[in-house]
Amino acid sequence: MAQDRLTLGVATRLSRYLQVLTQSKKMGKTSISSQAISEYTNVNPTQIRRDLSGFGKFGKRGVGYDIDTLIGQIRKILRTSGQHNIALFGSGNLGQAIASSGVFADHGFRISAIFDVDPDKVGLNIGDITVRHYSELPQVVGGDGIMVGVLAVPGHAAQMVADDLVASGVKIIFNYSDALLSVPSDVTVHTSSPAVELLYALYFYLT
Amino acid sequence: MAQDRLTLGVATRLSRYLQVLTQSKKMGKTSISSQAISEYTNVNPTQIRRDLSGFGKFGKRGVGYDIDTLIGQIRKILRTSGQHNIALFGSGNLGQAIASSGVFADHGFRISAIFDVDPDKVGLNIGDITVRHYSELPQVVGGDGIMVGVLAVPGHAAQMVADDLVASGVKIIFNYSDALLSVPSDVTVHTSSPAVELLYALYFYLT
DNA sequence: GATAGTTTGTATCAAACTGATACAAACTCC
DNA sequence: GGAGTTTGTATCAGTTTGATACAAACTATC
Repeated sequence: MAQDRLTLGVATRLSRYLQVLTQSKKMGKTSISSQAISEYTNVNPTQIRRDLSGFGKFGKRGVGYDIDTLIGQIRKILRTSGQHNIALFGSGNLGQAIASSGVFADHGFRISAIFDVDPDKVGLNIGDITVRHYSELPQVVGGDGIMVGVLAVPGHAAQMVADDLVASGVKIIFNYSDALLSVPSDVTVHTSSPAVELLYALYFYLT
Repeated sequence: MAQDRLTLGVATRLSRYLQVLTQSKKMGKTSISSQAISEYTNVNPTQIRRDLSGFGKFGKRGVGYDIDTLIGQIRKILRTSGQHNIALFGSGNLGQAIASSGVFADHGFRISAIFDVDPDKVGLNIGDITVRHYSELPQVVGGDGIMVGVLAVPGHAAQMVADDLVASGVKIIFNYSDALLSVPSDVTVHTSSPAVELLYALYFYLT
C-alpha cells in the first residue's frame, strides 16, 4: 500500500504540507493541527488527515501533529530525505535572488554550481559559490551528480541551455524564463508562470 | 452554460493554454493544434478540445486553432481582456527581475507602482517606473485601482505588507517570499514555491 | 476533382479523485 | 472525572479525468 507510487495529487499536497511545516517550525511552533495546515494550503482538513493516515499514524488525538516528526515522515514518503545537487543558470537579478533565497536549502536542495556566459560575471561570488563559465557545464554536471537544472536565463537562451542539460543527462529542468521548451519525453520541465497563476486568481475574484 | 462559473481545473488549464499561445505567437506561429498544446502543457489533447469546445467552435478541422483568435476567446472566457494594475513590493534582486520580465505585461498586467522601505532605493527608476516609499501605499493603492499586490520582500516583512494591503482593500496577493501569510477569508493568497514543485518533480523521477 | 491524411468536435464509459458528513477513540486541560 | 479538541476512519454522492472511438471538415497533392 504505502509502496505504491503516489498519485500526482497526493505528492503535490504532501509537498505543500512540507512547506507549511518548515515555515511553522521556523516560527517556533512544535505541533500543528490539520485545521491549521488547511488554512495555509486551502486543502480540506479531512483530506489532509486522509493523505497522512495512508502512511501511518503520525498524529496525536486532541493535540495534532508533531512538526519535526511529520517533516521527517513526509520526507521519507517523498524520498527526498537526502541532499540533492542542483545547478543554476544565469546570475542576473533572478539568478541572484534564487541563489540567496533559502527556499531550496530548506528542502534539501543545494545549489552546487552557478553558470553564466557573461565574462564579467564569471568569477563573482554569490553566497559561497563562484560563478563559472557556461562552457564548463558538461564536466561539472557530469561529475558532480547534478540532477536538476534551474534556468534563470533570458527566454531566447533557454532552449539552448535545456538542450545542453539534456545532453549531459539531466532529467529535471526548472524553467523560470517565459520560453516554451522542447525536450525528450523522459525529461520533466516545470515552468514557473506567475502571470498564469494571476490569470485564474483574477477570474475567481471577478466572478 | 458558458455563463456558469468555471471550475478551478478549467480556469487553470485555460490560463496555461494562454501562456503557450502567447509564446507560440512570439515565435511567429499563426496556428496550433491541440496535440502541440498538449506537448507543452502535458494536458491530454482530448481534454484540451473538450475544454475549448464547451465555449464555441474555435478550431478548424484539419488545421488546428488560429492563435490570435484563440487568445482573444480565452481572454474573453477568463474575463481578463482589459488592463489590470498591480503593485510590486520590494526592489531587490527579485523585485527587479519581476519588474523587468515581460511575463506580466504579456497577459495584460501592468506594474503601476513599486514600493520599497530602503531610502537608497526610493527614487530609482526600474524600467519606466520610479520606486516609491512604502509609506505611500495607502494613497497609491486606494487611488489607482490596484487589485493585486506582489510581494518580493524578505519573509519577515511579508505579513506586514499583506496586512497593509488588506487594509487598503486589495483582495489578491501574490507572495514570492517563503513566509506563511494570514489573511481574511475573502482575500486570496498565492504563494510561489519553486522548491515545493521541485520536491514532487523529484519524487516522480526517483520512482 | 478525387484521394489520402490531418485535426476538430463530440459521445460514451469506467476509473479516480474530491467534498461532505459523521463519529468513536485518544488525548489535554481544568 | 468531565469538557473540549483532534485524529483516524468509514461511507456516499458528485465531479473530474482518461481512454477510446469516429464522423465531419479541412488541406494538400496528384
